[in-house]
Amino acid sequence: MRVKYPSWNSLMPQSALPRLSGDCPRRCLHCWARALSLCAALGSVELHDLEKLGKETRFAPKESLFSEDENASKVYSLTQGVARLYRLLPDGRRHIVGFALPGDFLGTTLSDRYSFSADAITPIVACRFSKEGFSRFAEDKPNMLRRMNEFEVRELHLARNQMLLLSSRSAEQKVALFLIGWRDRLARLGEEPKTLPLPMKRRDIADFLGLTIETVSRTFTQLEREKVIINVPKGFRLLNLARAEALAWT
Amino acid sequence: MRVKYPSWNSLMPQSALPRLSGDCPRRCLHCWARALSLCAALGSVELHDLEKLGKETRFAPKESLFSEDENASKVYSLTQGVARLYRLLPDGRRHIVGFALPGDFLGTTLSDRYSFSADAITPIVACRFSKEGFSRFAEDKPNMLRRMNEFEVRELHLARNQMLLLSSRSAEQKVALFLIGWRDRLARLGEEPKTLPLPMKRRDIADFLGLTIETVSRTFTQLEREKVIINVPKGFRLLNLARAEALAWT
DNA sequence: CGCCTGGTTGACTAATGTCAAATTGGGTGG
DNA sequence: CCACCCAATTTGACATTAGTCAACCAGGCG
Repeated sequence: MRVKYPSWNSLMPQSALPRLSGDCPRRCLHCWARALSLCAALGSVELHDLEKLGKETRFAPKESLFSEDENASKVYSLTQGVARLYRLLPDGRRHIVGFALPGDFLGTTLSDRYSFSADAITPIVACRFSKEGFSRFAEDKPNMLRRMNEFEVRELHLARNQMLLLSSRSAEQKVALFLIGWRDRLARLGEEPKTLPLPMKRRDIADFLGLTIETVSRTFTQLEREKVIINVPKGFRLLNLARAEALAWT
Repeated sequence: MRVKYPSWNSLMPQSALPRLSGDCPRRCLHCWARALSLCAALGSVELHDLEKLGKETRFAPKESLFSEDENASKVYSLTQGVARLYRLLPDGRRHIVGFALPGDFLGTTLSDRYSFSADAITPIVACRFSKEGFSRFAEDKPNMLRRMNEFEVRELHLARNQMLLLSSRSAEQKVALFLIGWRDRLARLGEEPKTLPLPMKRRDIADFLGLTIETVSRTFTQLEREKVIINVPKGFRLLNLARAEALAWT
């Protein structure tokens, strides 16, 4: 018998979204991720204006959205899929800054270069804007600027939680915190699946948590032995949430 | 013979600033930290309006500006001194989120609670605003909102650098990165002293770097043995910057 | 069927945390 | 000005944890 496991296709329904091209005027109005994205700040007139500036773009897994050394000329609003954001270090290591989910806005920079690279983990759909056009659109719209602020503050909050995670003592704590944080982010998207899908590889998790793949792997099996989680294809099921949270904070 | 070492008093001249009370209309115009702070976005009329909303507040070392569990009713623009920003963990550990310097803006939150606690390391001068009043002031001013955005993006950048630091392998690397990062932040304030003042305690540094005080101490002495730094009262002198940067990135 | 990638496991090593004691330095009061 | 005290820091010995290197296993695909 064949069990159906949740997949990223079901979680972020690529098939449910008709492949609309730029000439359809109602594209944004029906956008799956609108309520989650920056665009939620806009009225329908503004939305229509913004729509004309953007172009729906798709990326296959492993394809690059942009990379750290490039000139930062585009910004992206993710509508479907999961991306990994990372920096490569001089010594060859890779640090994963975070994972981007639908609704996330990518490409705001301090300088004229991106501050990290981004590439697709799952298939991705994103609205692409020229940075300049987007800035001009937003610059005199307080509602948009406030929304952008809100997004930055949320990102900052995530980043600080991650700092906390990285400075925590044990590998078990890091992994537990990671699972809980990931679950919470998915919950924000309106998904609270019984089984937590993990589309990223062990390597990504390791580089995100500041551990090695071996330690991540060992920790997962340890949590499994302790009956906190159970491994299913492409993810985990949280068996004992209370215990996971206890581990995360002790 | 008595050597004069740089002190926080010289770096952020408390004495140079007359103690002005709220009734002096020119307070903000002559603010030492204006160019660094959010207020730099404002014209003189707006500046005057904002001035009326704020109140200059002073804090002695160890005094608390606000704490994590409080209702977030105030925001602060730091004009002098150094503050430590931290979160206390359920298990009693303390995580230092960062150090705030003149120009930094504190108190933006996602929820109605502060997301960390803040207290003074050196004597502090800050402009205090009610969060509500400040929000009303800013909400329809695109220049102010853009400036706030810029600040958040910069904070985010700092936070991500810190994430990178925390996930780096060796204690030596962390300490070197910390020293360089601190030097760069002071340089932004227009100070590039030969001797790097460190007003915070070893404990603060340890909690910031995710190390123990013992390891921080050992690492400092190791760097000293390697002639990279030399300990002076209240700080360090960078003897070999190139080597420090090499350590930081390898 | 066998290769290739991703994941797991094991044995050993290196680094940091822990606990405890010694040392330094600044501030206070005589 | 000096002696003393307390807090901060440094140092040492040892334990614990994660990293390293290497082998093995499992699933997907040509």
